[in-house]
Amino acid sequence: MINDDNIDIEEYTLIFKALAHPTRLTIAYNLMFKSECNVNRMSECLGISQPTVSQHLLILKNAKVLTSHRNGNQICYKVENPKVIKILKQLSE
Amino acid sequence: MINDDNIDIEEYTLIFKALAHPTRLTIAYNLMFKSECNVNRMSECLGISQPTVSQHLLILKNAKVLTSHRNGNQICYKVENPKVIKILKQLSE
DNA sequence: TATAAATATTCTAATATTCGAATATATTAA
DNA sequence: TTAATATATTCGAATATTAGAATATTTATA
Repeated sequence: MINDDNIDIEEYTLIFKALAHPTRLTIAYNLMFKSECNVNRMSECLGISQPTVSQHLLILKNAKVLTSHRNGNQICYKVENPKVIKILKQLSE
Repeated sequence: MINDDNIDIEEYTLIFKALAHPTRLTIAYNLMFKSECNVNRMSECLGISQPTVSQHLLILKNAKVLTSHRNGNQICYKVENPKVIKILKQLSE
């Protein structure tokens, strides 16, 4: 087996690591199909504390799975990375 | 955000967890495009001890990322899971 | 059967991840 | 400016992951 790096293993490892948790995969998957951005609502719907959700969101941001921007009082999280979008799309096809 | 489980979060979490390691992602990705099945060669090429490679292969098998069958003296590992194939294909497209 | 080759398992120390409690920061509105 | 709301950060205990050394198992062949 030859490890010819025609893909960026480290980059995808980071992405998969970010998606490799039920809470984070749920967040990312749902953000793909709904334009939801309220951290507190995520916290309520997932039944997980707000600080914990924020930590998961940070991991997703660091892996470039999510982007964020402030919208008034709230932070809006989105899936914009085309590599991530391609992966997440496969899950329901 | 509503968590309408139209995908199996646990199943994909397991898959992503398996792929979320540089060694395992390299193995899975390469097995997609080459029909390589020799554990010792993987060990040599990756520069990782054979027991460690075997442990990674077990994780990949448990996540149903890889299948295996004996071929004489050796064990042949393959990517056959269509869900995994769809995901891995996206990485180089 | 005995030996070699290929692969798997067990064990353990080092490191990483996970969660929520407590707290901090940032923004909006009174 | 103050209070309320939304989000982020820090910390520590519990748990999980990682790697390789040592060993075991399985198969092929002499």
